[in-house]
Amino acid sequence: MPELPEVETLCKSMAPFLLDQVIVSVDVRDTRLRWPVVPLDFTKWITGNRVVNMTRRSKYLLWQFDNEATIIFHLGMSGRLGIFSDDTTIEKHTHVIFQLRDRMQVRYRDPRRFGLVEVVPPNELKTWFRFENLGVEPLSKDFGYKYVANLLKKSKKPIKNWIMDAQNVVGVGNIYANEALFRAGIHPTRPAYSLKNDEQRRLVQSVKSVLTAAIDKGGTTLNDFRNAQSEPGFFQLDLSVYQKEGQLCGLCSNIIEKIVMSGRSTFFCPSCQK
DNA sequence: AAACGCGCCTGCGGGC
DNA sequence: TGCCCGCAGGCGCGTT
Repeated sequence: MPELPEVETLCKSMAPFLLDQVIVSVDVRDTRLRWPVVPLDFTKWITGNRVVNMTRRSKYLLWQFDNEATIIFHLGMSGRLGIFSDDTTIEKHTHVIFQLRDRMQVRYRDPRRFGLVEVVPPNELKTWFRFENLGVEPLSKDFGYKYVANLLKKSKKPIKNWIMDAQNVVGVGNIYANEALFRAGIHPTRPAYSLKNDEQRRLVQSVKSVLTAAIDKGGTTLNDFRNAQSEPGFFQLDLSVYQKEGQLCGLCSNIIEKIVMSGRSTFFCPSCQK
């Protein structure tokens, strides 16, 4: 599912429910995710502890505990986290179940198993290896014109690949890369170094605006994204180019095209994006 | 060193 | 109806 707006939506919808709750036990039903889940880590650091903070970094969701331990989640392509009563049917591909008080549970489900559920021991979060090479947060002031200009000039990558590279800026996946470039009026195959000053500014602004708009709509639900309450998002209704090959551009009425870049479907308006 | 392609998985929709 | 194929929102790693 998940790019930044979806993880942010999940975080916002889950935090009010889970904050201050104690994890009574953790049931790892299948350890086979992208990296193996380690059941003993939950026994050692999580069981009996209370969630005191919930945040997002890049496309990771973080639960921080009163003992300074953290659980980090990545949803991969098909991961979901949802709140359930423990008497409801456990869906297929539910790999980890967090038991709470009052017969409530948080369930991690991930059919394709590209995701991650990992315990960071107390006080190691700041130096945790998964965050070592991450670039700036796109909605922070760090992601600004100066930062982008300095990096773009050093890169020969197509601009679409550049904004999807988490070493530059995190959280932008295929959907929002396509949509941001449409908003900026920039063709996805343009080499990063070739962007003019005004295009660099529009790129920064467009990445911020499309992510913010998607968060406001609760994310994009194409197939299976759901928030903590299993509700869909609605930004799919506001997409301009993604999966709209052959349809008319909303700005100029030319036909939206599809190409493949690095194996990913890429949609753009050949008239609006130069 | 940077950039690309592959592979990890399952499910779904379209074409025949 | 059922089978086969292509495709899917991510990301780390190996190769060039």
